Amino acid sequence: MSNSEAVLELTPVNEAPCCPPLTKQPLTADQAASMAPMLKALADPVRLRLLSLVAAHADGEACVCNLNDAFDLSQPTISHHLKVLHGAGLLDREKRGTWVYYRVRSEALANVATLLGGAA
Amino acid sequence: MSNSEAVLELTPVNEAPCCPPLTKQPLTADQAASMAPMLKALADPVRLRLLSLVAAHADGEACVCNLNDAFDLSQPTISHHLKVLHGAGLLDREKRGTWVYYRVRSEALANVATLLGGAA
DNA sequence: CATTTGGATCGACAGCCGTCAATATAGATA
DNA sequence: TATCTATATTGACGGCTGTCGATCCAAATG
Repeated sequence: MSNSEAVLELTPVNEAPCCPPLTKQPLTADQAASMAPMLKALADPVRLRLLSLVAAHADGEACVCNLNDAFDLSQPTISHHLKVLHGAGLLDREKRGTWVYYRVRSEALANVATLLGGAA
Repeated sequence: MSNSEAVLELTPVNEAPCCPPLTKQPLTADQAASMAPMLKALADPVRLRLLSLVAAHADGEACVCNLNDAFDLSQPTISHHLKVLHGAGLLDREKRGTWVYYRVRSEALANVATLLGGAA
């Protein structure tokens, strides 16, 4: 399994600007289907806090080691939630030396906000 | 922002403005717990479309009879999704005569957008 | 009253989700 | 090489969720 390389990242994930505010005109089934997974990733209190911790962290990035301590959850559980956020395109992941750093993909977040909020 | 839009409101329902943008400072566990249910309600393609259909409808309200036809789902399923949106505080429900009308609770939606988006 | 109609509720089922302990992997260090 | 440390993966478990058919309720109408 070890793909001796490249395990390091290049997250693709659909980055369509997608979707005007949902109050403007009815979403198509496709638009809804493309946005729901991102909202699903956000729809958990632990993941909301994780995202917030990363976003509000100095330099806009945070090491997993910093994140684990903020919760009363096991390390695998935090790792799982980070994977979900990463998979949804909301977090970027970078390994530097021993540690792994996450960073908020702010365009993705802004996309969701626009969908719900109207303005930006 | 302490002014209230009071004219429209009589409903209790904890409507805390809640939560500055999550990019500004780390959410507390309580803040995250209070926002997650709303995001959970939004995190489904059918519910996203339902909300959008209601919001984009003339007069800002829509009758269930209009909504059922937009989906290939059973009437109980649509009813269930509307209940979820209503329970999350995203839709208002009003029965007039034979029909039931739903209306978007735009402050609730704006709250979520602010949480994610930063600006308003 | 009985009938019809719009909508909600109930009960069941399959699939997904959050969590954990155990284990694996990759770097760094000795 | 062996070993420690930081994260990720695996496998399992209970609980939640989306969907349906069947049923119930309430309002309108005969």
